[in-house]
Amino acid sequence: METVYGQFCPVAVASEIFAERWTPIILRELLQGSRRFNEIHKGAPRISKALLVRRLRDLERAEVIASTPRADGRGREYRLTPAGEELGEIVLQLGKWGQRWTSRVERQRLDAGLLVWDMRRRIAMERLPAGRVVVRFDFRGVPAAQRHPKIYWMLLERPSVDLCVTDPGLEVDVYVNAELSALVRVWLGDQPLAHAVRGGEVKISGDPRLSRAFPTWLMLSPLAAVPRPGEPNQRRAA
Amino acid sequence: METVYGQFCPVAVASEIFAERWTPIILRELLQGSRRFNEIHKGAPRISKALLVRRLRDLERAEVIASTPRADGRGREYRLTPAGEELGEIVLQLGKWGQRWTSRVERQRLDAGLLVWDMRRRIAMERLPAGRVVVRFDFRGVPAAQRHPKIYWMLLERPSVDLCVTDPGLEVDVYVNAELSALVRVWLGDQPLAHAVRGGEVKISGDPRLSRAFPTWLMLSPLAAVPRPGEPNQRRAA
DNA sequence: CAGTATCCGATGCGATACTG
DNA sequence: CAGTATCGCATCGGATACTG
Repeated sequence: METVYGQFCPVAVASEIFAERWTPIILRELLQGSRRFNEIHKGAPRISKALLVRRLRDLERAEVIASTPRADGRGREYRLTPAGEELGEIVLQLGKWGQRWTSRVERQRLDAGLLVWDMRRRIAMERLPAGRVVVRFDFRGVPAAQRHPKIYWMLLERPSVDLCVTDPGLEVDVYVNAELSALVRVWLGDQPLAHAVRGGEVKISGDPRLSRAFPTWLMLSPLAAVPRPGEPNQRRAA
Repeated sequence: METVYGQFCPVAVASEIFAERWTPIILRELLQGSRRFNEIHKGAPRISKALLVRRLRDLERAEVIASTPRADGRGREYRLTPAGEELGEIVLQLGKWGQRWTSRVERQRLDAGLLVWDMRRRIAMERLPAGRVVVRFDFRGVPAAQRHPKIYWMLLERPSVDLCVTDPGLEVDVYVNAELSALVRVWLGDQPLAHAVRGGEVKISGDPRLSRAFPTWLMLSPLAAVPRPGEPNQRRAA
């Protein structure tokens, strides 16, 4: 390992591993349960594949992650080692810090694809009705610079959640029409969903029963409940 | 702020601030009480001044640190904001992680100058005798690549500790002759001082009474007491 | 002491294309 | 799907010199 800082201080040695470009993001993905290369890549789409490979190898040499070839022979499976799990706590703390002390909804950060990719992991399965529910998201206010899709289909069917960016040809049960920035604020706990609905920034329509139930399935970001600096008490967990 | 990751996720936003080259090291220095430009620089001698200035400005824009012009008109005084203090906890955690999961005494990391600069902050003032005590450090095993001095004088005189790299011309009370790697291991809690002395890696001589007392003045690194992975219980704080 | 200013070279990294 | 391989450039940052 090429030493960047030339210091024996444990902070310096740890920083050489952790404080590299994209590394905290990659760890975040692993922490949230991603195991496969392209799964990790979907959570960090702006990293080039070559660089992602390199970071994964670096983390493996540092014994923060370990990988094994998959049974089906297609690629490897990545997971955190015990050391990596402990680094994960730091990732979490960093997230809490970001939640408390930074603003996060500048236009350049808004990304509908990442939002639905995140939401997919935060569906309260046990509250879903039996059978399949199809939710279609239409985003307004997506930064023009982005070539990303503005429409996403989320297929909820216990015990899995699938995402599509092309029409799967299924009947849609719930339509969510949302100003992207508003739904991100809701997601991060900066604004109650009901508030955004009242203001017209988010509209939920379709099957009446399922539409009413939808907000109860969608848990918010795990960081939504982090108390902000001014707040005397913490909020209820989402 | 140019967004690197293009993500609204608080981990990403925080990483753009924290996970930059040298930034954790700079925060560590501020956390340990450095307030002035050159003081910070001494704790991170391999950073160029231009880059240090830039990082300090970046951190100030992120409201992690704040600076005010000094009363004497010479430069500014830097300190952590409340947000910065909370980031400091993450720096500490990162140090604990490094202490637990990394090895730190490869030759390229060994730096006598940084060691004495660190030790200076960890002298138990209240245990010092009245009057001035002069300790001279002679290091063996300093990596040849380094042009750094191998001899340091530490002037202990309540309530301050001064360092010299040139002979201050004072009578020396305590001589410490040490293999650099061994003293670093002692400093980081990897080896008891008594052990290194018995092994001949560290020799303490000079005034008998003061030499015997010296190890009781020198506290170890704040991270020395961090329990290692295998250990069932934590050690006593140093 | 605490910075600016300028230069210039390495390398980090994205873009793109290719592969078993 | 999970990578390799190659190219090319931008930017990061080190070195050096200068300043109030």
